[in-house]
Amino acid sequence: MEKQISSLVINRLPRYFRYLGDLLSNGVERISSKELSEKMNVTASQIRQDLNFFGSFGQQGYGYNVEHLYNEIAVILGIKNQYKAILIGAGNMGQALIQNTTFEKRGFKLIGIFDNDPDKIGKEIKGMKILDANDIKSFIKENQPTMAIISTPRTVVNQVVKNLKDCGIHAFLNFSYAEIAYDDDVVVENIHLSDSLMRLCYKISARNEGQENKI
Amino acid sequence: MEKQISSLVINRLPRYFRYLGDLLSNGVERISSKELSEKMNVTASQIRQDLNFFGSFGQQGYGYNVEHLYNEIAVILGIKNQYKAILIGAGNMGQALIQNTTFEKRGFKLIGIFDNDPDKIGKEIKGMKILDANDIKSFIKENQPTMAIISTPRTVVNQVVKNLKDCGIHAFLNFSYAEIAYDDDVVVENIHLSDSLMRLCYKISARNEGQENKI
DNA sequence: GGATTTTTGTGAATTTGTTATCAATTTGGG
DNA sequence: CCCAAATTGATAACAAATTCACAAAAATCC
Repeated sequence: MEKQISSLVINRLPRYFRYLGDLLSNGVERISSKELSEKMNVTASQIRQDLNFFGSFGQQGYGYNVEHLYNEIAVILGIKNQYKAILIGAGNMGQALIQNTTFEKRGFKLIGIFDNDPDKIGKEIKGMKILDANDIKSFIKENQPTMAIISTPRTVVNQVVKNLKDCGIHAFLNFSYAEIAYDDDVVVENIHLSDSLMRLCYKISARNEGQENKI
Repeated sequence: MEKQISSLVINRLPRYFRYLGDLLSNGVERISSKELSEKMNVTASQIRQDLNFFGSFGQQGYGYNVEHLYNEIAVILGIKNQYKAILIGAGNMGQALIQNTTFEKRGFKLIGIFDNDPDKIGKEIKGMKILDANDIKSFIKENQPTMAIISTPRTVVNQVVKNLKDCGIHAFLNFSYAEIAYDDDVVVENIHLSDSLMRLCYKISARNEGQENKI
């Protein structure tokens, strides 16, 4: 049985990848785990450990070739894929995401946008017409998307997700306030703005207390 | 010296908090760590441990009073504060965030929006005029915001952040593609869409491999 | 081309985080 | 009002993640 890769490692890889991309654009050819670790605010050891889950990409005395490592991480993450995605709920957040230039470079291709607001249906975003949410089922049958971006009001999230699961979708990018109940058959990535705000709020508050103590 | 609280705990609290809020709206009065753990997909032990970092909020044989626990977590996270925030970069993403209804309920109050695009300056969002990015410095001096939401193009992030730091801002909600270099004096919370997409992509790819092996 | 420096990959040590256990306490039913 | 069931909080056991340490290999310098 294969060694299970920790999600903590998977969380860090995209950061490394982004930075390597920057280096690549700047024409940097090689980098050591030490240099990389300084930029990433982790230890050099950790970077080496993280990478060694997947293979040996460096060379003693030299470090890592930026382009090679960049490509290897791309393979690990699978972002050369173009998984078909649909957006459910064409509100501010959903629209902002799909306008984001990285969207199509990070493993996905948007093939449909759905909403149930008659004022929105028929309008165009990024050259794509917003479709009626009632037609999702037939659309999925015909176009076989892999992933759905959930960007609906919290009240309908669970019903929407249930319907999508029934249609065979098992990957979700959840932008909604609600938690998606998952079993092992489904993969979910959450972006909870609300949680991020609370965490930041905690950090500010904790920092302030620290400051007071320092006086 | 006080025991340092792990960031993993802080990451989980907002989830508990959101769910407790739902329970509260539904008139649920009490909940046990066991019930809560089933909804949150963690162990009951972990919930009790997480909470016991901060105090004893439950009662043997009874469980936790939903309203009490909700309020205690609100205090821990500090979201009763109304830290003043400014938005730098009024693009899709930044606008979507501040339109989000939870924004003003999670510890922050937006007091200014800045952009350097002449077409945007002067326009209104949420009853607030978009201001000229050149006036940030004097605005900060006058209004003393605590936090800045960074939603600018990646190319200018580091310069923008440096300037804001020089003006005394030490809390950032980073929506940009770039990494913000931080020292101990600054608190940062990142929302990297690009990373979330890559993580989801990995999970889908890993799941598919698992499926193949199962045949 | 040999000596010195750099740097990886790996196994072991350490630290951190999670889960299990259980005494103490409260609830709730008869 | 007593007994069984439920449930916390604390501590102990266990598991996972991170850091350390170093041999082996490559690069660089003179």
